[in-house]
Amino acid sequence: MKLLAIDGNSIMNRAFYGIKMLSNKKGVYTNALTGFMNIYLAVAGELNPDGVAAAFDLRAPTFRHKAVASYKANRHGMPDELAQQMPMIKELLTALGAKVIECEGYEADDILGTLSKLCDDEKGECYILTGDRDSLQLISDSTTVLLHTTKGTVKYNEAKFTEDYGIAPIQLIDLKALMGDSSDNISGVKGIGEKTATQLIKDYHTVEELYSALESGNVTATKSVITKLEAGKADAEQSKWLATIVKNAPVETDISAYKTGEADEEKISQLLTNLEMFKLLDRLKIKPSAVVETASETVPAEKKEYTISGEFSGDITALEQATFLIKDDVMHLTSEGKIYTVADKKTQLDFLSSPCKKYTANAKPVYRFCIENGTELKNVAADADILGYVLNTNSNEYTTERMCAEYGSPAYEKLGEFAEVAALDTLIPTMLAETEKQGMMWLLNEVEMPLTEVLASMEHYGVKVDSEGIKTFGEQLKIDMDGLEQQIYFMAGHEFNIGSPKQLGVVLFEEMGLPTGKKTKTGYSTNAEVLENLRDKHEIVDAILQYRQLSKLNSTYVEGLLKVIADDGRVHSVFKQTETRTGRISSAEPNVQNIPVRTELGRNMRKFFVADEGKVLLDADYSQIELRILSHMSGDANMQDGFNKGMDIHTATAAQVFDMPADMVTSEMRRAAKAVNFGIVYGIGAFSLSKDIGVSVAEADRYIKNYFAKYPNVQKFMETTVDDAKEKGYAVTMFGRRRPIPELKNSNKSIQAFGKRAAMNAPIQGTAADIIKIAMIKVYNRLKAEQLDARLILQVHDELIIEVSEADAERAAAVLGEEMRNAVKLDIPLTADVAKGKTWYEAKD
DNA sequence: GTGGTCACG
DNA sequence: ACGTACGTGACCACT
Repeated sequence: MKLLAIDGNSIMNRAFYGIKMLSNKKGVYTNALTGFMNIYLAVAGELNPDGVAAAFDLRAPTFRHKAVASYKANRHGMPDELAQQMPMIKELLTALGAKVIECEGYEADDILGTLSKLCDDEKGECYILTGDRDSLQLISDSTTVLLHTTKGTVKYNEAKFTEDYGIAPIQLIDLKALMGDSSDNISGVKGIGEKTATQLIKDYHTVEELYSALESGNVTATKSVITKLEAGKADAEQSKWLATIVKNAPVETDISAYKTGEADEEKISQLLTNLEMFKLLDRLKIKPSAVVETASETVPAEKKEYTISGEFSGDITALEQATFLIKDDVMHLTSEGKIYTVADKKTQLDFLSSPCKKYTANAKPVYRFCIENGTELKNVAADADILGYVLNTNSNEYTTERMCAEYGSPAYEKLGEFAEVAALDTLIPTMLAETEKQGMMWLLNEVEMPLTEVLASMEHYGVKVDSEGIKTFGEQLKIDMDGLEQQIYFMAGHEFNIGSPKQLGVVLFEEMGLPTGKKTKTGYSTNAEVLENLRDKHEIVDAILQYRQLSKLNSTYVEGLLKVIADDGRVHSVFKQTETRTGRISSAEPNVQNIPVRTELGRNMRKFFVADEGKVLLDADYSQIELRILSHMSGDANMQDGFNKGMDIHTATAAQVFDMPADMVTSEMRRAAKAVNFGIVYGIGAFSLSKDIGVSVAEADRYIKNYFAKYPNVQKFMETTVDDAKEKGYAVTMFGRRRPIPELKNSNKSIQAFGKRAAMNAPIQGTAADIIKIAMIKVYNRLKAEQLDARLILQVHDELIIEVSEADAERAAAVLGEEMRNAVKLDIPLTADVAKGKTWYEAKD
């Protein structure tokens, strides 16, 4: 019998603190569960035990059976987020066929000790999985400890223990009796530390032998040690008693009772589905459960029967409604309870361009497929990916399987390869109903759904880049980098990898002795902010900063961009519609939303984003859209007044905060006011503001107070926004988009503070995202309706870029400006200025 | 795979 | 006592 005995509390603790906070959309924490199962599955997989027993403390904080009142004083109660997960892990382990053991009055340790003894007596093998070194005293011929630490799991048998500690495992008790253990409130002998204690135990083996030697005057040690030992005899004895793990807990003594039982798959499936732990389900090879407990929150799907009907025959354009999916060039389609295969490309395209009302998942590639084949995807009424995103922007993946589990759609696995399209067909109406219930139909139908086509078109056309220009620019960067590199090596006195923060830290702070700034988890921080402060301390700092800038430009932009140029000489970025928490679009491969602009050197990159021959680029960006939104949503008359008068908002704010006429505002004051405006949008703190503008925290705090005094409705808005989000669990934009913020319910103060800032920011950033999306759709539709030779090609959050033939440039520019300004009607005007140029660089003014 | 750094709005 | 402004993506070094 090979028994795996787990210290449940210890492993849960390790898991909890080892993995960042994870919580599902109901705000239930699952990080310790995830971590525990990762550790457990790895160990059990390797060990392949016959039985598994998990021991838990019955209560936390624990009352020891041998407790004297003071011993539990130092034990912190565990945080709520962890405590919540304890019953769940027990339930899960039980369902997996493991034994969960708890004994009134005994700690998990003691249960493990008892199991270890049981294996000794009954000729079993015991493997103790724990994160706590205390248990090492249990090591014996038949007991091995698997010690889990941040570095991995280490297997401790007698040999390994003696190698590491130089004593026998059982002597660990004597060692602790002398040196104590603050985490367990074991005092030990006052004044005796690890070194002395280890030597004494090596020489005298046990506490008892040590003291009898002491009495007969046979101890060789310094006088002070002998005095301390004499004074601490009672402490040593009591400490030894406390350090000893007992082996007589009242647990089942028939070893065969611990054999692993049958796993209850249905129970596991139900549990993990509710916890939204789909990765784990997958690892256990168990299907998600169809029924979700929160049925009251979702509308139950109707049961549907599907029959597999082979290759589609007949007139596919005559279908009125259908759900389809394309995988590996094959389309599966279901309509009126029948599932068909459509292998022929022409038939697929006929269907896609027909007026049939369509449901699908991930329509964007299908739009692109149609464009590439000279047709148009028509009448997509719902897209499961988009629905999943609208219903929960916090999720990382919107697979059909996962959403079926989440929104309670039945009949997934029965139909083999046709399953997914059938699942989608029942899933989508459920998700639509939920969207309706949450008041997001307008957002879905008027914003997100039509946007997919716009993004597909932008991806399809892409933007032309001047690869020769980029290469030449890169050559120059490399020459400059080589020069800087030599200078840096010379000043440092040797070569090293400048790109390694670790090596750089050693050179700057240890070898050259420069004062250290902030620290990171792993060492010295060498970021730009720290280096900036060291600029006048040594010439090398400036060289490093310059080197960093060039290196970034070269690797990320020059080399990165060259890698992704397609055969048509253009880059086709992927615009992701279901990525961000706030509703923004993101861009990747390449990211066209972070092309340099703030420094002149970097800005040069934009000269290589060019219009095709005979065409020009039009660029328009919203001015201060987030602050305008804030003034609208908060209804703050004072702030709106500034916008209505067409004032520069930062100057207007400075005039308010510093209480003077606008024409008296200095550039320094405007700079400070600008920082405050930004800070407000991000959920301000005096500390960060002070750092940003270089004033004292008290001064920064005064600015903020003054700001809120002048814009009282802004303050009210922020407060009610946070309160609402706390109550409802999510923040909302003007157009009803929700962002769940489970952090607001966290008991950790800094996580909660983060939740508050996110709650203040999400409605503003999210509304801005909604508005530009609306503008994009309007611009796209008008360019099309007016048959202009113009294409929307890029979006950078508050900026749109069009490529247009020179002949149509004037009209397209008018369309772009008008549609952006009139995308929505607010209490204050939206402004957007259009500029024109052959390159992106020229088209920005 | 993670952390540090830095590019953008 | 602790951390310290919102949202992204790419690259490098290092484990």
